[in-house]
Amino acid sequence: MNINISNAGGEPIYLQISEQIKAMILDGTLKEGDMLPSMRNLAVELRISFMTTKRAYEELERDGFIESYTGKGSFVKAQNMELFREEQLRRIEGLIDDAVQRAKKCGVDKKELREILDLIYGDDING
Amino acid sequence: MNINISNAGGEPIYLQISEQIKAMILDGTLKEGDMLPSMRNLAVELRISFMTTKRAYEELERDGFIESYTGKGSFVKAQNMELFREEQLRRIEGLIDDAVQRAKKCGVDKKELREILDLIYGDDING
DNA sequence: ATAATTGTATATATGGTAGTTATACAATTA
DNA sequence: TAATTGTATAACTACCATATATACAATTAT
Repeated sequence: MNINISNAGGEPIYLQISEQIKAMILDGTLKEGDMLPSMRNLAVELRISFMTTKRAYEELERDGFIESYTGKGSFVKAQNMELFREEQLRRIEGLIDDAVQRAKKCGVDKKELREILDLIYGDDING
Repeated sequence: MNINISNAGGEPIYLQISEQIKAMILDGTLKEGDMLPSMRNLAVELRISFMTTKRAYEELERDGFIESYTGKGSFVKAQNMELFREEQLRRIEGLIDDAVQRAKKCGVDKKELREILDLIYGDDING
């Protein structure tokens, strides 16, 4: 499995792993039902503790990308793109909510927030 | 000086202090030129280290609400409401920028972001 | 059956960061 | 010149995230 981990940048190893696997799933390199390397094998390959690979797989499982079964292994789930998009939307909504609460506190109205949004998003076909 | 600090909730003491003083400045309880209690006196009153009151005052100074002078004391600055608003706007822009970057990554277009914004902001005279 | 392989669960360092504090220093005022 | 004010440096503590070791449970292969 082609995974590169780097100690520079301070990004946790388990996140580097889960993000790279997530990318492979999203771009089709890994497909539904594919078996992932076992936590222990991947750990040996990457020369890290297998508890760290487990942590990475837990992230992927939490986000609905894979499923793991004791004694069998870990497998790519059917990718529910709708679900994925919904999750992303929820995170975006959280950020916007923060911004809106802060805006309301200091009297920034909806119109102004819209202008900020348009400005930051930039030109867009759907603009 | 009427300041209440609570150990519940985990909010740092220095933030509880700076936020309460900030509120007093913004609602007019404290006016331009008013002298704040000395860091040491406030610390005794609140039964905390005066380094913590200093930390609180540093927050206020960093945000442009007060000024401190060695040997003299700390004083409320002329409140530049424009400046305050600008600073709040900058933080809001930061949050919206995060949301927009994430949105672009997963194909959420500007129109959809606008809808989210409108929904979260809710009904508004300027809507 | 039984050994090998796979994932799970609990406990334990380890490192960094945030909050708070103590203590020594500098400037102003009484 | 003593008292009061803010400043600067360092250290202590608590907490959290990361990574690890080790024992356990389920499945598969022999």
